[in-house]
Amino acid sequence: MSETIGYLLNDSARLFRRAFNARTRDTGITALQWRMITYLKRHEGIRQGPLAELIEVEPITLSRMVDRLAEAGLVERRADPTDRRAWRLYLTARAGDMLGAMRPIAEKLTEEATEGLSAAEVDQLVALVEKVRANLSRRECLKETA
Amino acid sequence: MSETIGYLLNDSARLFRRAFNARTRDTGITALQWRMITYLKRHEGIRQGPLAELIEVEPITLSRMVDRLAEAGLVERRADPTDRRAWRLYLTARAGDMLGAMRPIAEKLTEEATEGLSAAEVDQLVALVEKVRANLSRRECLKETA
DNA sequence: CAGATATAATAGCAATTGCTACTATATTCA
DNA sequence: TGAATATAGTAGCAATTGCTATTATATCTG
Repeated sequence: MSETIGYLLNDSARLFRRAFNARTRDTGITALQWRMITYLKRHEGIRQGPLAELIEVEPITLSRMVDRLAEAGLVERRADPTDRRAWRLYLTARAGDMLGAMRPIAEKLTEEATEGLSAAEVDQLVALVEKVRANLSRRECLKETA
Repeated sequence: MSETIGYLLNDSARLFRRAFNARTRDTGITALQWRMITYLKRHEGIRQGPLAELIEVEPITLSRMVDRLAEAGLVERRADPTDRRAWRLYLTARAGDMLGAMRPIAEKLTEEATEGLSAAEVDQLVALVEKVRANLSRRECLKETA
């Protein structure tokens, strides 16, 4: 968050989001909703609490986001078979279609972002960022489901 | 925003923010305010519009954030000498003190995040992320002031 | 098992955010 | 120059967010 890596990572991630949002603005989905959907894609069956943690909003906020996205037919709440207090979240087929349509956009953006880097450099970048991520998430004892 | 770099960068940046926020929660400053202050530190004299762009909020939202932070004595609006419609933003001495106090926290966090990486790897990581950032910001023709 | 405590999610209300319209100033160009 | 257009920032109102308390269920302890 000072000079250094933290700042750099945040800044690059922001530019990524910005470029991505610019290309998906006409979907009627907000940036935060996209964020939620992409995380949900990677963690299908996750509960609301952990997903709220992932996208950095309060549980009650996520609860309402799910209300709206469920109403829009993109997300589905299913009862947790092992805990009757909890919901498990799933993307609908419609959300899958949307994500599919986004795929080429994401791929093109990735290409642009890594322009001028060799394949080896890209691999190295991924490996290094993954290490950083592992370092940070280890200490945080963040429990993700599924 | 799909598999790949974009997702990884966002995810790591999020963990960074999370860890940082956990350590600064008692300052009474929100995460978004921190974000604004750290960007402002790097762009002193910036106008409201471009800063809003940087922290990804609408201009009116930034306007109100500045209202509150100015009232809290952390940020100062000075008239732009060349454009009477615009304000230029500066951090106060008090904000400088706060940032100073955060420095060790940020440094320690950076160390933890790069644990297990050699100095050379850290350099390489920085260099590669900087390239990505340059790629992304070039295309976006983002004009920053000062 | 029963009571105490913890956890997942949600409701009410106050604060924050953003869409739209608006004011003030700057720039463009006929 | 001066009218037309663009830009920096702000106000009103509707929507979103989050703090605090609450309900329902789970887990822990004796």
